[in-house]
Amino acid sequence: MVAALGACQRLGDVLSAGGRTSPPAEGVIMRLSRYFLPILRETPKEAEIVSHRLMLRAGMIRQQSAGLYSWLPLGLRVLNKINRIVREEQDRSGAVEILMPTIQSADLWRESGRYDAYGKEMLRIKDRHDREMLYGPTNEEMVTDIFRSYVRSYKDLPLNLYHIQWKFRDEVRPRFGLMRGREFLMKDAYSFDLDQAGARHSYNKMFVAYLRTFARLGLKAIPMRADTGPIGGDLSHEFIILASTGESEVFCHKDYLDFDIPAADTDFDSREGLQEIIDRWTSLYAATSEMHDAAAFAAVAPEQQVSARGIEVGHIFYFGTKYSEPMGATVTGPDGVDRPVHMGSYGIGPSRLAAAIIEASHDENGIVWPEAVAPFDVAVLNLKAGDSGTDAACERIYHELTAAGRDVLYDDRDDRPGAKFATADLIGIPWQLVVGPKSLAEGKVELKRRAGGERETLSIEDAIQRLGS
RNA sequence: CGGAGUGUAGCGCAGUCUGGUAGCGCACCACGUUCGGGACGUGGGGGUCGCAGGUUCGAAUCCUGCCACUCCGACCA
Repeated sequence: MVAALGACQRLGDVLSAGGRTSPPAEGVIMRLSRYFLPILRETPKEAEIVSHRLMLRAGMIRQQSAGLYSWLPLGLRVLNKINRIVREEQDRSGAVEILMPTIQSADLWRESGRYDAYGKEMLRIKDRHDREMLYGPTNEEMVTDIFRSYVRSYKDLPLNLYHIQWKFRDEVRPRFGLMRGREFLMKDAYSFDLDQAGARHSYNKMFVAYLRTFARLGLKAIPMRADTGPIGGDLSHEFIILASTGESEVFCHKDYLDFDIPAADTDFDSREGLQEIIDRWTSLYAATSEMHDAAAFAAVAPEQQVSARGIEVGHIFYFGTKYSEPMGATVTGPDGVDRPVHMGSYGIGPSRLAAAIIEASHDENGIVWPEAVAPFDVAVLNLKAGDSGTDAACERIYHELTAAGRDVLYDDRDDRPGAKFATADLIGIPWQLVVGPKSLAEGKVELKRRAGGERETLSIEDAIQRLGS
């Protein structure tokens, strides 16, 4: 019984879509010669945009079918690092993680009326009993069902439940690799409040959490007013990052690029404090082409206008009682009256983010990962694998950096230096530590920063000191 | 879903028009020489030519149907 329970817990770890980001077990060395990194020298012809090309070339993903991808080790590490940051910021804002299934019952969606309203993008399937099921494109109905089953009192509000789960939308035309796949990973959060004022506060919490999340991912994401549909109001924003290969046109005020990101110790319970942040972040012009107001944009000083292409990486939305009312998700207020809760939903696409980060950060040699999401922090390149001197130096560096908490990939392959440099550049590891027999004879190694290409020759001790702190 | 393309070895491609023993580069395996920016030589392994019919003595090649994938558009996290 105890053994079985242990097995379940381990299984749970595996299924939780991305806990582990390292370090490897004690004593294990991440040797490239024993790793699974199927890099491609040539670009598969189907890949048009740069993130898709580089993810395929760097051995991060493999397309299995139109819009469906396997995540290979390098890609999975990046995805897990993104997820970890997303989680930390969700948790910080007070949201609580759950995990709902990918397959849902059609009955639930009939309650909200969306089973018929949702088009062919919903993948509809039947189980062996001929019951109608679907692969969830989103989870408003299901989370509302969970909420109504347990929550009765306003005293249990506010509540924000989120999960990170695979979604499926049967796009007519999947394209751009992970940017627009059919299956994609999404962090979706759902807030529950007694009234609209409470819902706005919940919305603001997510707004701040998103600002922090994208900043930590190394991105400049600008919140842009989005269409709220039939609900109306001003409580919907898309978070857009600027990238020349972006899918849509966006327009905004230049100052947004230098706005301060809310601090880690921001008080999420302070309604006034959060509202001030949101007011500031929504004070200037910012819109996607759908919401673009040419006249309003023209009022911005020409030198402060930014007209560019952008990628949507997050979307937050208040939708009132759209689901709580038809589905009977009510709580009793302080006045003893039952009323439907006000809800909002908040999405971030980690799988799309992995691609979006590459769109925003690459050069002609390959990916340039921001340090926070890089699959490894340091690549140790042994230029003469098999040489007792370089082998020993590399292993020492590996162990000391790992002990200092860094993720290290050790290129111990019996290959020529050029191939190692090219591989390290392609997969975008932020720091390359080059250990060759020549400089090692003087006790030196070479440190190269991927982003700027700067190189520096320094002693092993200094290199470890530099990277380990 | 409209329009346009492509399916030949793991990847990139030639061969198809004009039917006659399936090729090239990279990758892979062996040996040797190399070794600070994707080495070179010699030898070797690997392909139901997307699938199914048809025409023909003979089909990667011609005909018919289907499937998959990609690009442009419409649509979308």
